[in-house]
Parts: sequence; structure tokens; C-alpha cells
Amino acid sequence: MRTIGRTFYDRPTVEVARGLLGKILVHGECSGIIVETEAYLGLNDSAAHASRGITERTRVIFGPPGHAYVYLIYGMHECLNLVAEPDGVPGCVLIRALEPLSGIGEMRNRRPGARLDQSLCSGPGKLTRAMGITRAQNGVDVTRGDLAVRDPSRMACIEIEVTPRIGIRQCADWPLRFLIKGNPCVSRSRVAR
DNA sequence: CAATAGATCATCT
DNA sequence: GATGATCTATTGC
Repeated sequence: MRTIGRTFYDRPTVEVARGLLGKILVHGECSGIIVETEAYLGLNDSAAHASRGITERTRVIFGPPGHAYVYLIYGMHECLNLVAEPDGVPGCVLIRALEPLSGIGEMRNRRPGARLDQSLCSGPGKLTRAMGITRAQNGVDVTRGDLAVRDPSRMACIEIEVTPRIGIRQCADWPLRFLIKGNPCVSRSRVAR
């Protein structure tokens, strides 16, 4: 399984968001298939943190592709994004859900409340908790290192579903959420409790 | 089953 | 000082 290189991320954000579906997110012992993503664009996308320009916090979104942007939301959950677009152009992809592959015991330890394996990583805040990803990883290079995205040696044929993004008020009708159709590990699914 | 309240803090106004 | 790319438990049908 090969780690995905920088050129993969050096593309329009929407392409990266779609392309990440079916890839493997790895952190230490833990790994999972990316089954749901959302694209957050630049200055025109008022739902995106980058829409208000470069600040201390949004600096990494404007930086080189293939890096992690991790931030705290609602005072208690961390969300993982992967930076897309060339250096200097804003754009990132929120990783919203994973299908757990390895390190499931460790994930269960970190999320004792989860009843089913499929709910360990079925949301942006859940997956960072389960995988042990925190703001300490903000800005790290995901093309080399401990936190990485890999290409599965053999990827199943998938059907991609497109919907509006979740949990936002601005640009709430833009079709920028991508998920693997029918996957039970997707966020806000009935079965995943 | 669906709807909602509460937790809790970094960031920006 | 308000707000938010969320999650969980609890309440109410």
C-alpha cells in the first residue's frame, strides 16, 4: 500500500474530495477507509474558514497541498481536513467518516461509548477521537510521516453519492458532500449508532 | 422513532 | 461577547 504523493492534492478541491473516497487514512496502528468527505473552497465559499482570508488559524489552508488542517469545533471536537490546491490557493477537504480497518481495539478504547464498529468513525468529531488525531497534527505533512493517506492495493468499485454539506448555514445548498453510496459507516446514518 | 438541550472554548467581531 | 464544518443523552410522541 503506497502513500499518496503531493500531486494528488495539488488539484481542484472538489476533485481531491472525490478522489479521497476509498483511500486509506492511517495514524499509528489505526486505519480506515475514507467513506465520506466535504469540499471547502476559497473566498467565494462563505461556509469555509478560508473565506475570510489568511489568519493565524487559516494559514495552513492557504499553504502547500498535502498537509493536515485540524481545528477545534464547539469547544470539544476536533475536525481533520486535508489541504488541496497549489501553494497560495485556499481549499481543503473535511474527512467526515471512515470505515475502520485496523487498530479497532484502540479505537474502542478511545470511544467506549460506541456500540458498533461502524459507528466508531461515522462523523468528523468521532473519527479524530477514535484515530487519536488532535490539533497537535495541525499543519503536518500527510505525504510522509505518521499521519498519512494510502492507496489500497485493490480498491472495490464504488458508487459516489453527492449531497449538500452538513451542519452549515452559509452555502447550505452547494453539492459539495461526497460519500460512498450505501456504506453503513457514513455520518448521520440510521444504522450507525 | 424524532427532536432538542447541554457541554465547552478558540476564533473573530 | 457571539458563534460554530459536533456528539451524546434525554425527553417526548
